[in-house]
Amino acid sequence: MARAARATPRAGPVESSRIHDVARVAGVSTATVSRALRGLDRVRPETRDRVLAAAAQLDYVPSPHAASLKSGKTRVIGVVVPFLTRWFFANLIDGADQVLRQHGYHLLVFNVGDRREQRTLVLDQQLLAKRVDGVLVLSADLDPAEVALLQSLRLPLVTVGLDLPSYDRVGIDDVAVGDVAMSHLLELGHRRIGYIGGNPAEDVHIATAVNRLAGVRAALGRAGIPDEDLCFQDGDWTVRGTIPVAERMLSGRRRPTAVLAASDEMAIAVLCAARARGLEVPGQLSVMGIDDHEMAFTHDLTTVRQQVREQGQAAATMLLAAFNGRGPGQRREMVLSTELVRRGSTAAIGRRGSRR
Amino acid sequence: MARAARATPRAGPVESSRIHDVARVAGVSTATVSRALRGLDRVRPETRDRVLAAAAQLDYVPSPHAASLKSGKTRVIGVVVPFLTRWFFANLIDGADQVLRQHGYHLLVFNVGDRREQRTLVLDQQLLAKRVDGVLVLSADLDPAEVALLQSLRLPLVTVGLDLPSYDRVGIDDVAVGDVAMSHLLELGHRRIGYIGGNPAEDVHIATAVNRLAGVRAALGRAGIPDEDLCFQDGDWTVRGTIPVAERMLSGRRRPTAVLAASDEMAIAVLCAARARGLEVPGQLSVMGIDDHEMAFTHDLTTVRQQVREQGQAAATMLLAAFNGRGPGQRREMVLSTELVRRGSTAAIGRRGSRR
DNA sequence: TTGTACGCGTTATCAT
DNA sequence: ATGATAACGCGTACAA
Repeated sequence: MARAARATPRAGPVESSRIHDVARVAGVSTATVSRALRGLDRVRPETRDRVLAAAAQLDYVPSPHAASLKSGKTRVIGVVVPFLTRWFFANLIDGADQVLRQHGYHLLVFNVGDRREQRTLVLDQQLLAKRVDGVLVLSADLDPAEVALLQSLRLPLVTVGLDLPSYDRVGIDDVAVGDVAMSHLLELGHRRIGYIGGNPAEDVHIATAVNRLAGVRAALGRAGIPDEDLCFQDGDWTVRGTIPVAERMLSGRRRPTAVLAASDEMAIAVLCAARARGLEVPGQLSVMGIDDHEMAFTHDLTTVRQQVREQGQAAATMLLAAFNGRGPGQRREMVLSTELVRRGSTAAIGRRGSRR
Repeated sequence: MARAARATPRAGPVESSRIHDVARVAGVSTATVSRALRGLDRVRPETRDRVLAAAAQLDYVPSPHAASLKSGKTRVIGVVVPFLTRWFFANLIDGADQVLRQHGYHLLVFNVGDRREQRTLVLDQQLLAKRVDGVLVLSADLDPAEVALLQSLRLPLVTVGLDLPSYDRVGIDDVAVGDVAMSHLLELGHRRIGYIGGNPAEDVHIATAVNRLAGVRAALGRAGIPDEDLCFQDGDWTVRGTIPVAERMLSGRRRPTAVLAASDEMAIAVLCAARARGLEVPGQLSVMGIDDHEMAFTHDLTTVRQQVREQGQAAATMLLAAFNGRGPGQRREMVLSTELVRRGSTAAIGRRGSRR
C-alpha cells in the first residue's frame, strides 16, 4: 500500500533493504525487528510502532529464502495436476488458490501431464520436498513408487478426485453420480442405452471412471436392463478424442436411444457426432453428461453438476488445518454434493421434446 | 531415477542429506561437490564420478533456498494472470510451463483477478521480487503504480497480449484479426452487421479490445458501410456475461444479418441467444467469433484462429533468452500468425447455408 | 523487554 | 584441480 502510494520511483537500481537496515533506522536490534514484524509478543507497543514505521519507510520485505532456510517453512504449496488447461483442473486450482492466497501461501504448479511425461516428475518431487510446505494432488493417479516418494516427504497432503489411503481427501460420490445420471435416462423410458466411460487404463481420473461406471451398472441392474441393450465404450474425457468413439456408437446396427457420457466434454462429442449424422437431439437421441462443465449449458446439455471450485477450496482449507497442528489424528474426508440438471438434450423416449 | 528405483523406502523420518554428507562420502570438500554437481569445469572427471555416485547413493538434492540465498537465482518464474480458468490464460500458462520446465524453471502463479482484487497483488509483488528470476505478464492491464513497481524490480519481463513499453512482448496482430474477421462477413454480402467487442473500460484485454475494434472499423470503412447499418455492443469476453448483450442485439428493430464477436465465448453467447429466439444459423443469422477456442468447433463456429499455447511457449523462450545474457540491447517483439477458419455458422446473405 | 550470536545449506572467492 | 572459509538474510536460543 504505502509502496504503491509513493508516486516517485527513484532512479537507479533499487537496493532492497534488509532486516539490518530496518533495525538501524528503528534504533533496535534485528531480533526485535523480527519479533515486531511477525507479531510476536514481548515487544513494547511503542517499539513495535517504530519498527513498523521503519519497515514501511524502507519498503522492507523479508527474504523468503532466508526465512525458509531458518524456519523450514516456505509458505508455498505444490499442486500436482495432470493438465492445466482442462476446465476441471483449472477450476480446482483456482479454488485452492483463492483460499491459500488469503492465508499468505503461494502455488507452485507441477503440471505433470499423463504418465509418460510424469516420470520427469520424480526428480521434481525431490525438489518439491524442500520447496513446499504441503501438497495438493489433483486426480493424478500415481504409481506405487511415486506414492512412496510422497510418503517419504512426510508432508501434509490432500487429494482431490482420487483416493490415496491415509491422506486427507476431497471429492464427490461418483458412484451416486453415475447412478443418478443413468436413472434419469431410465426414468425417461430409455432401454437401449449407450455409455461412454473413462478408460480405466488411463492415468488420470481412474477412481472417477471406476466409480461412475459402478453407479451406472447399479442403476441398470435395478432396472433389469439386459446386456444386449447396452453399448459401452471408453473415451478419453475430451471432446476431440471422443468424437470417433461417439461416431462408432451412433453408427451401429442397433443405435441407442440415449447416450450417457462420464463427462460433459465427451457428451458434447456425442452431440457433434449426432449433428454430423443428422440425428435430432433429443427427438431421435437423448444425450447426457456429467460435471456441468461451463460449456454444458451452451449445448443445452442435461448433466449432473459437481462443484469443482468448491472442491479446490475445501482441499486448501484442509491443508491449512493440517498446518495448524491438527495432529496426525484421523484422516479427513469431505464429500461434496451433486445435483441433477435437466436441460433440453434429454427427453422421454418417443416424445419429440423441444430444445431451447 | 535412482530414487524411484530403490524399492525399499526405509522407515522413520527421512533425513535428507546435505552437501556436507556427499562431500564426506565422496572424500572431497563441499566446494568440489558443488562444482561437480553443477557441471562446472575444473573438476577431474574421475572426481566428478565419485561425487555423482555419492550424491545418488544419498539421494542428495540441493536445497533451493540455500542456493537462492547465495546465488540470488531462484529458478522460479512469476506468472501474473487475471484468470486461471479461462481457456486463453490456461493455455498460455500451459505453453510457458512446458518450455520453462524443460529448462528447470518452476512457475509461481499470481492469479490476480480483475482490478478490484488486484490491489492485493501489490504486496505480493514485493514478495515476487525476491522469489522469482523473471516475470510473465499475461493480458493483465496494470495501472501506472504497478508498472512502476515492476520496473523497480529490474527483472526480465515478457508480456503476452498487452504492450508494456520497453518490455519484450509476444502477441498477435489484433488489428489484422479484426479486419480479417469483418472482411469475411462483408465478402459474404452482409451489410447490417453487429459487433460485440470487449469493454475497453475493463481491466483485462484492453489492448485486444481496442485493436480488434480498430481492425473491424477499417474493414467497414473500406466497404463504405454507413453507420446506421451497424450495431456495436460491449461484452465481457465470457459466455454467461454476454448473453444479455446478445439478446438485446438480436431483439432490436433492425436485427443484423450477421454478428461478429471479439471472442468465441461471446460468439457462443450469440448462438445461445439466437437459439432462444428460434433464429436459424446461418440461415437467418451468421455468427462469427475470434480465437478458435477449443469449444468453437463444437458449435461449428467460424472464427479466426490464434495460437495460444505457442504464444506461451514463445514468451517463455524470450524470458530464457533474457537470462542467458541477451543484454538490454533492444526490445524484442514476436507476432504470431492467425488464420481464418470457415465453419458452418456463417453463410452468404440470402443463402440458407447448411450447418454440419 | 531487548540484544548478542549462532546456524540454516549453499555458492563464491581465494589460496593452495 | 581442490580445499578452507566467508558470506547470503533471517530466526531464535540464550543472555542481559
